[in-house]
Amino acid sequence: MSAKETVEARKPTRVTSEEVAELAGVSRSAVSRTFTPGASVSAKTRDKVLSAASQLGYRPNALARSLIIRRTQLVGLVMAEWENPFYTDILRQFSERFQREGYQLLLMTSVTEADVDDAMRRLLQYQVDGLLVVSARPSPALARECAASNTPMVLMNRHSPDGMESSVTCDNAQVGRDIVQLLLQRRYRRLAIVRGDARVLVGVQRTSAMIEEMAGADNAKVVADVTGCLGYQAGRQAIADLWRSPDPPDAVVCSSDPTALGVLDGARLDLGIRVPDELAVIGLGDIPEASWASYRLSTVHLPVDEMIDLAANDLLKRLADDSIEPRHWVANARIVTRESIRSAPT
Amino acid sequence: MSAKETVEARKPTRVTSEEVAELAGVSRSAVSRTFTPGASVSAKTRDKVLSAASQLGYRPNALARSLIIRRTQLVGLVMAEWENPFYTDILRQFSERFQREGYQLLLMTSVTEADVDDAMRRLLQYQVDGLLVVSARPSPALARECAASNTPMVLMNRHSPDGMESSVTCDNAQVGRDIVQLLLQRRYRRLAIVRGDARVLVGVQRTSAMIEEMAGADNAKVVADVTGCLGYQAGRQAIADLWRSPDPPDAVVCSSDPTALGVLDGARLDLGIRVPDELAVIGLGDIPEASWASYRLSTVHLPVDEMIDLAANDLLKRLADDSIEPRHWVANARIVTRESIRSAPT
DNA sequence: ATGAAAGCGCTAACAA
DNA sequence: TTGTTAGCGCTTTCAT
Repeated sequence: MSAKETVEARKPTRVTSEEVAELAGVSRSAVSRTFTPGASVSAKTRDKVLSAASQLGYRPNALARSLIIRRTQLVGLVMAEWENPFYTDILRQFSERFQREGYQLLLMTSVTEADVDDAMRRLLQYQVDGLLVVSARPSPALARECAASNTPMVLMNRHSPDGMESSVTCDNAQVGRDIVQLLLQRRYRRLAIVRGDARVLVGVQRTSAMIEEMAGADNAKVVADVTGCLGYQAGRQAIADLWRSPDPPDAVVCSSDPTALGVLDGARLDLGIRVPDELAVIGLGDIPEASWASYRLSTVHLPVDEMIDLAANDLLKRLADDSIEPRHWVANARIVTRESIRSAPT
Repeated sequence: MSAKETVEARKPTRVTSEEVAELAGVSRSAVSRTFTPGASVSAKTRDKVLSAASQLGYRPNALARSLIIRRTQLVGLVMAEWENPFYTDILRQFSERFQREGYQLLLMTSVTEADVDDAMRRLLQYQVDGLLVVSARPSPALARECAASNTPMVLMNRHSPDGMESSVTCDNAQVGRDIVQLLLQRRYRRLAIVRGDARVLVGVQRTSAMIEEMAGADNAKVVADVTGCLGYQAGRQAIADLWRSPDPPDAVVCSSDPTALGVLDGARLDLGIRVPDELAVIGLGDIPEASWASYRLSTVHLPVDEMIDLAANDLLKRLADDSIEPRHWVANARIVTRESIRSAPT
């Protein structure tokens, strides 16, 4: 009898309903029933089971349970764009909401949009009841598989053309048109657009809308459409380049607030440009910093909370009733005007 | 034969290994083996299985598998303090790292430290292989249960006195002492401490260390220890109050960068205080904004990346080998001096 | 290398 | 209300 023998015992098998049943002097079904809300058990049996359970430290195995009832109470969340300043809210709010409704979030990161499919496949192996995909879209083939296996899915920040998934976006084109109208009204005429990855759909939509809207105005033009420019440092550099160009802008519209704040600091502190007299700056997102005393940035307030609500509600509904069809939701953004643009002419 | 009958079919049962086996003309064991890395299958069988599988769109059920092999490849992450500006990095980096190592993160939010136990219990029902707890600590009873069931756990930002869990913290007291020495050397003498919740351990440690260190200096004193003050707006208000007080500070040390930036804006823009001549401001965190041209804030750079690495490595090691004992890790923070304090006297 | 059989921990008919 | 029985989809001895 050497001490070695005990080393064998690695993962001590957690306590099962069998053991609880035995200690309580009842059947496994009785144990199962006491832990199933709304099942019929007599108060006496329930008490016996409960005391035996707490005595042994019993905790029902959710995996075994899910195998039977064919529901995991698991929702997969694929996060593609961690640069998005809102992923943080998105994550927190989804987490709190679904938790409150009795679901757990299974989190997957996908660095590029390409490995979204991989991430989703991994989630599907864990039999998630539903899927939340932020700033990305699965391949049509995978989307079809999900639809076929009746796994509801909602896309955030992406539209689903085939309508097999629900999706939540905001009205980017309208925002683009509104910004242009605002700038024209405030007597700005030479617009520079500064955005990140040229392929990001929301950027494309907003940009086209702005270009189109400018085309309809007199003496006004888009002097630059800079892509690949995202974040504070990039913005600060971008305004330096733009200001030196043959056709400098009198208004810069950025695809993110940090970029816009960089433009603002670059303009005022590095180049001595007077904002908003010589230059207007507009951001996107309305992050807290935008309203700080040093900046007072005009920007687009995205309806993040509303989008999250729309997405969560849609998924929860379809989780509860799979006869509900997926649909497309659009939330409304709104422009917040602060001191980085001139006030309205009287 | 009414159309009604088909409505019955709700969750279409996903394809099982049984069906794959049948189509491939082999046994279920063969299917299982082709999907188990390192199992012995002939190339011929493997091919038959693989083609049948892709034909049917077969995906092994991770739940059923976990039930047998007693490993889920699931790691539970409990996030208690979403105010922490780093939870964002923490989440992303943990997610990427564990994903790379073949684990999935099961995310749980706990609003208060009180429901950490609830969150953990829910995670345990899903048979997570390990636990990551950020800015919170489970009750001793629950910690004991985890230890007993051999579920490794690591605490971030909290120390585990009983040593049943691993923990990762940074040397808060040392940072406090360093800050005081720096301020004294730069000829500041009247220190105000501004922090959030008075009960947060790291704040307590740093504050005591600062008070103690100040006590050992001549003509120097702590003029205020403001608690319940967190974030930009709170900071901006706090400096207004402090400046009006009978004993105004010449240096303010904040428990977060946003707070410090609020103090900075309040001091310079609202009150016309000259920084750093009349007032020094020091933050905590070294968020990107701290280095922006409008602020140039001196702050404490927390070793977030290092802490994340320490935590992830510890957990992964203990996941792979449960004979490894939990331990306590300490990472080193460092002060970043920018223009919000005077330069060193010559 | 392969298949048959046993079972992981649980729930859901079905009888009693 | 209760226990008995039959699986959920998978892996794993154990023979062959």
